[in-house]
Amino acid sequence: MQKISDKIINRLTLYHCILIDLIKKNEQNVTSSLMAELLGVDDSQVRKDIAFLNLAGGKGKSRVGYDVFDLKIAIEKTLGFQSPKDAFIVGAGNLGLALAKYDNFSNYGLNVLALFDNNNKKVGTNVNDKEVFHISKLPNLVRRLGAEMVILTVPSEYAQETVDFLVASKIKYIWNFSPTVLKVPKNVEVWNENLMGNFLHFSYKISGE
Amino acid sequence: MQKISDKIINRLTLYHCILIDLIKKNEQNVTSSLMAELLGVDDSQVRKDIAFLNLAGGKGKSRVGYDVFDLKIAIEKTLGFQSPKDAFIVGAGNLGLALAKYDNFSNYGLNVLALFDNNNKKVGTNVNDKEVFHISKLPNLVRRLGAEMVILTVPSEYAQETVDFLVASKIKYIWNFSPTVLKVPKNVEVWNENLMGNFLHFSYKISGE
DNA sequence: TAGATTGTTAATCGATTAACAATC
DNA sequence: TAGATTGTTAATCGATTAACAATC
Repeated sequence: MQKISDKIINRLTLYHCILIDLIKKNEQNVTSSLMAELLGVDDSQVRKDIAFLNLAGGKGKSRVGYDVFDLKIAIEKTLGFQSPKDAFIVGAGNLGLALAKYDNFSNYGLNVLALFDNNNKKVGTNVNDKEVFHISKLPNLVRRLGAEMVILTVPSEYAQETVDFLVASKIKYIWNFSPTVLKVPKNVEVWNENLMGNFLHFSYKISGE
Repeated sequence: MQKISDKIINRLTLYHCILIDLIKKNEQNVTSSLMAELLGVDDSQVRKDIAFLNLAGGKGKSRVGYDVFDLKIAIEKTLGFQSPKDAFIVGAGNLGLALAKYDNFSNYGLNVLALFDNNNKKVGTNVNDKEVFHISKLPNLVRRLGAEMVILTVPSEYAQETVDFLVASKIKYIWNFSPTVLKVPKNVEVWNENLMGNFLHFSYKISGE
């Protein structure tokens, strides 16, 4: 299968948001130019992006556009269900809880199995049908459930020591929400959610106006 | 001043992270090839990006590289976090609270003044010295404090109606954390924090290995 | 039919990489 | 000096936009 670039993946997720919105409004179809206008891109680019997908209903219809359900499912298939991943959230603070409630994840093949925290008051509680376990239970559950990914939402001052523990527990992929540069062995992948970087990006964009 | 593209801005924020790390380790200098390797880009591209900056010390030195402090400050100046921005957080759920606690923001010129919610149980509480107000108080506080930016963390089903209210209240910049594409007038800027898009980049990266 | 919309090719634009003289 | 590194130009690559025949 042809490799889809980061830029296209990004736009596909945005089309998906638009489609969810249209479905809520009981719309049946959507045109490339409508989505193009909402995202500020060219309409032929939208059609080109859609050409990467496998539309169950065949093709878009002239004078009508695309079936919103068909398009939504095609995006989910292309992006999300190729290799679904199980993950644990480590850190049941506000950010961890917010992400645990973020139902959208499962549409894209990310299954949050459970949360972990070192605070005994949180252990045993449930968030969105996911249980909070004590962090000491993590190695055991990694073995039992075979999850390899962690969404890391602990305070930054504990991030590195937590990561060392995760690495020792055979976690391979870390989606890091702490504003910290983590040190990990070569066989472990870290993806930094650089919120400040994203803000500065916005900040620069609006200051130029 | 020449407009700097999104891609370059993005890399500049990443160089900035690397520099903070190097300064912590008491390094004096950094070469383009070191940063290039850390970010997986070409070293000539790093040098080209740096050419957009205004280095106080003039230029990089052959055989030595760039002064880390000089480079860090030049990036900060170019990205403009000299001119701090005031913002409100709208939505005092888990994500809003998490961001209110995110002290790092103020280091980068983002001052969160207060939070807003429509839940009366939350009104009057304090988070990190910031008060939670009822959403109906927002127009008044916008006028009094002159804030123009909102960090939007309401559930996606309420995002659009909240945005309509914010627009009517003269908010100009919206940093949107809901997985929704918002409709706004031309004079309002939205920056989507597309978490799913970010996750899918990670997902693609690791599934290609 | 007339007109709106798709799918796709060709043209354009911008970003990345290669190369290398200048520098210290 | 010899060698490492910068700054910058030219070449390459990829992404976006324009254009338009085909369709319903």
